[in-house]
Amino acid sequence: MIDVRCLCLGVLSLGETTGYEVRKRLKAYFGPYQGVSYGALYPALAKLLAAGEVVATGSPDAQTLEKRTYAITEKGRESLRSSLVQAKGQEQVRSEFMAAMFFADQLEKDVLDRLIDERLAELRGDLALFQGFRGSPATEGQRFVSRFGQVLCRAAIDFLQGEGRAIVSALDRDRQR
Amino acid sequence: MIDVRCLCLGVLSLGETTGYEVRKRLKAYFGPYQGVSYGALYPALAKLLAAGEVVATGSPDAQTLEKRTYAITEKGRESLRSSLVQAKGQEQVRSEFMAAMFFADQLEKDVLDRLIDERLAELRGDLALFQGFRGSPATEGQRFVSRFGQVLCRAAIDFLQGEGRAIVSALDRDRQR
DNA sequence: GTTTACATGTAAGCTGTTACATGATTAC
DNA sequence: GTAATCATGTAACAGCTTACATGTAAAC
Repeated sequence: MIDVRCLCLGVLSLGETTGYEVRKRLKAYFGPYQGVSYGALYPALAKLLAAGEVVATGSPDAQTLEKRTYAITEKGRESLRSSLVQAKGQEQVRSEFMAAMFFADQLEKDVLDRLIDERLAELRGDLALFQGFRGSPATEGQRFVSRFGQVLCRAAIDFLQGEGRAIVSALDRDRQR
Repeated sequence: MIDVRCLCLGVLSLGETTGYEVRKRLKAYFGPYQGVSYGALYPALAKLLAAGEVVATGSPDAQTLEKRTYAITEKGRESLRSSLVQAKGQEQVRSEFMAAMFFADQLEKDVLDRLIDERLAELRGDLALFQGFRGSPATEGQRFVSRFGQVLCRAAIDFLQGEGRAIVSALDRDRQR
């Protein structure tokens, strides 16, 4: 399974950095496809540290909140590899948007338009993000995710601007009668 | 927020049925975009029952595991509407596939091919599911989700079969040298 | 007759989010 | 000097999954 620990190892496999940066890079790399909160991140890093899969600068037992740099170890690389090999081609999606739109008939047109606008705004943000590291894809894997992300964002944007909006308008026209 | 409770109300707003059926319909309606386990479903229905948002056949306090039919109440419809209106156009995705592919450079070609094959199999299943209720879209909302789902599945399948596979092949060729 | 699908529910536990507490450094 | 961003971490809690326990009805 790909969990927070594994994602941290993945980011650190591309270079050592701070916990704060790990989260930022995760966002930059995967956009909407993976996200972590600090409440998940730091405990995960602590476990990795205890397991010897990463090492960190700074005193290991200090409570001083000093800045620490984490680096992956050989053991961590092995652990990452074994997680990646076991990964399944699965995806878990939880879409508020799809759920709400499914019940479109129970909602007013302005609510539906707002939902589509919000979704479009998110998608445009994601698209920009994926285009962002198009110029500097350090690895082929990064290029793959960047390209795939762009393709999916564009398909979604096109649908919502065209057919999606049209379905909503048609629904509203029907209701006027 | 669209949670399990809200999804149950949504399904029941289209007709009364059993808990078991609610889960099946959820899968049929949303495919990969929403999913619930029984461990989440039945407690949610129990809460809805306690809140008077649904009513059920069968004795309310029986431990006999008898078959029960749930139906939404007027209060439930109001609750559903207010949840839907508050919904945001957001999506939470957790993609094992994207995460693993991002680190493609650390994986062998056969692992990458297997990942793509698995993803394609899932996508084809999802596509069939969305096409499935194309013939009988009871509401415009259902049609919207069905059409959007088809568009996104097709875009993903096309990418993986073409450019996606090509990136992996190119990566492998580079490694041979 | 026996397997498969239908059907309801509980309990333990994992994972992650939200909110909080704290402080350093940089930019304006 | 002060606002924003960088930076680390904890604690309470929510939510869901997995596994379990139990039984019926239909199909073959």
